[in-house]
Amino acid sequence: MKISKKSEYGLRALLELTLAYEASSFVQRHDIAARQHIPIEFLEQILLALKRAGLLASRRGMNGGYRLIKQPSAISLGQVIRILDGPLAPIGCVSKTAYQKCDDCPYAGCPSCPVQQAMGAVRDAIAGILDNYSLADFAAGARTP
Amino acid sequence: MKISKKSEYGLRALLELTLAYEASSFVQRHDIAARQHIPIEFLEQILLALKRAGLLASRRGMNGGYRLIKQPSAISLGQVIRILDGPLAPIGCVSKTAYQKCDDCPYAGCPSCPVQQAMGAVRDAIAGILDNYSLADFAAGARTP
DNA sequence: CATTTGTTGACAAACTCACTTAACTATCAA
DNA sequence: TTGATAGTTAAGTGAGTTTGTCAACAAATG
Repeated sequence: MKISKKSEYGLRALLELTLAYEASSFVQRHDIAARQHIPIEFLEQILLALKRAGLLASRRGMNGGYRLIKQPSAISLGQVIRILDGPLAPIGCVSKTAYQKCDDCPYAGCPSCPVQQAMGAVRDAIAGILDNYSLADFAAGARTP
Repeated sequence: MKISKKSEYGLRALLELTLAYEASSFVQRHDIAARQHIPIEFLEQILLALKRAGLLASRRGMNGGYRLIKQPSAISLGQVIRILDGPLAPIGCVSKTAYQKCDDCPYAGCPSCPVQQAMGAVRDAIAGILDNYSLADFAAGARTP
């Protein structure tokens, strides 16, 4: 049930960008990497994925960097983790954003599958939290590192 | 946030053993594998882990097999998944059964770490469901495959 | 004893994770 | 235009995990 380092780094990077959102200034990958202790080349891939997903804008050249292009209150942790790690559901057959039929389960497709009942509840709980937890909430707790 | 095939197979195997619990008869790995479409050698490893964890007993020779040694209502899905997949927490620093300090996070150890706040809530939600969901509940939904 | 079954341990292909390298392209300042 | 800065992209890599297989052995049953 773990999330990947990719998602963890992504959230920590977005934390930096959220804190800089008011000033609407660009933050360079270099600074993010230094403040959050993230390997810079790996961070690039992450920022790029978030950019392609429409959460960030970037600018090259001097004073370039990355910037949020949505309000922090309009981005949920659920969105971010889905972008970087894929679906939240513990198993494909209960995913709402990326459903996949089980192939080998004797209950396949049957709504009374016990695995689906249990894991469906877990999925709803996870999504219920992460989809209602915005970057603004996320950054709110975070003063004085 | 996925669970492994190992856990999924483990739960499906325990489903079979739960259904046979009333009769207190031994179920052979062969039958479990056939009914649940689980590779038999892989299933063995799983049953063995569950046996070492004290959930199952086994008997050799004719009419041998595996059997639950606790009431299905006394075994939670959370226990099973922890045995087969490790801690439920999405990240080590919020695990209650296997806490691990983050090494590279700038908030390491600080209770106001935003990652800990968010992921702690997720952990509690997952554990709240899986630790209160017994094998008896699990099997209850499951008739007529 | 013969048969059935469980136990152990080694092994391995396939895949994923967590990065790294290196060659690009775009922007800005001088 | 030139050079420095900074983001973009594709590809590769080493370590580790997942998902199994295989073979030999040990124990119980009839």
